[in-house]
Amino acid sequence: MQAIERFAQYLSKHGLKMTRERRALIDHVLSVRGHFDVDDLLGRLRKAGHGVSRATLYRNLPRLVDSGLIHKVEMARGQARYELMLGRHHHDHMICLGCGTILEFESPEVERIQEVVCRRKKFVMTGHSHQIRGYCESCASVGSSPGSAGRRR
Amino acid sequence: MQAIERFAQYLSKHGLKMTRERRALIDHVLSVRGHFDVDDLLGRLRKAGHGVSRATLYRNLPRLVDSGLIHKVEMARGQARYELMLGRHHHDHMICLGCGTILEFESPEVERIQEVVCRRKKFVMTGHSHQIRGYCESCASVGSSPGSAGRRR
DNA sequence: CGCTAGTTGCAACAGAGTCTCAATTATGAT
DNA sequence: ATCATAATTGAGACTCTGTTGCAACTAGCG
Ligand SMILES: [Mn+2]
Ligand SMILES: [Mn+2]
Ligand SMILES: [Zn+2]
Ligand SMILES: [Zn+2]
Repeated sequence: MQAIERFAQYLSKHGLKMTRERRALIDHVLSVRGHFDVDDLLGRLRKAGHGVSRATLYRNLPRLVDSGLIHKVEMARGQARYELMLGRHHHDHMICLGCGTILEFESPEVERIQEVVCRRKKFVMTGHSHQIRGYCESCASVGSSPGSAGRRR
Repeated sequence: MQAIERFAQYLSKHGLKMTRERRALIDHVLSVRGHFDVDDLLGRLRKAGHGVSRATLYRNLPRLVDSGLIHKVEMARGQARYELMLGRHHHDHMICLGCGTILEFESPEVERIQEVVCRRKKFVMTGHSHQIRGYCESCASVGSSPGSAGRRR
């Protein structure tokens, strides 16, 4: 539960309050594994009897991101997903166009090259977003025209 | 004007027709330099007296992408931009959060690493999207809290 | 306990893109 | 040149994400 502590600290440090809703939010975020989107989360909260509004979610997720507890993953077409970052470190994603599966990858080398590129262009990097699109092993093997496997995304 | 030829070929190869609207579209796309979004393009077309509807633009830009004439650049928050790829090769982008400037970078090394990562995960890559966010030289120098330069994006 | 700034829910709104449908048109065949 | 037909178009309704204004609430401090 030190994550909750951490968020509490973040809040007070910014003059924000630990409300019932934020508590519910963080509770649920901590219990999700994998990548989730706002509606996933809303569903979970509703199901658990916590009436948190969509607006409140949208207002607070950036806070969780800012506090470092979760990361935002920008998918194509403006879809956003989030994931818990407790103890994990930065990585990027491969997204299957067939079934929506998300694989993760990590490359210190790419990260380093980004730094170099930025230095060269005198650009101050604050973040980046790097996704590989394509087909996962099972979707690729089904047939090169991504036909049948899994739910489409 | 061989670009138009190329697109014509693409069309007939796919059982599609070379309409007045598509001709206007491609004409204007060829004349833009830099990165443009759908409304830019719509504006240009309107100003030139070509009444091409938004729907038609949205329906045809993917065709131009598919034919290889232009590339789509997915910005954050669902904003899409396009750019002519005539004779250029693939590159990725750095986007200034202060003024919206887009810088380009190119890294064969990153491209190679992507291949390796995909091979390792047996993922068949069809594309990728890689943006670095931050502040360009002039925005960064204005002050670390990105205050004053240029139009915000 | 009581104040006050921060928070919430709701519903209206905004931006980007998709879809339906009737009317139009490009193109291959006669 | 004329026809038949499938593709295309414009308009507007619609969807999906996310944002915002506002009145009612509430956490947190004294
Ligand atoms: Mn991840
Ligand atoms: Mn570019
Ligand atoms: Zn898959
Ligand atoms: Zn800038």
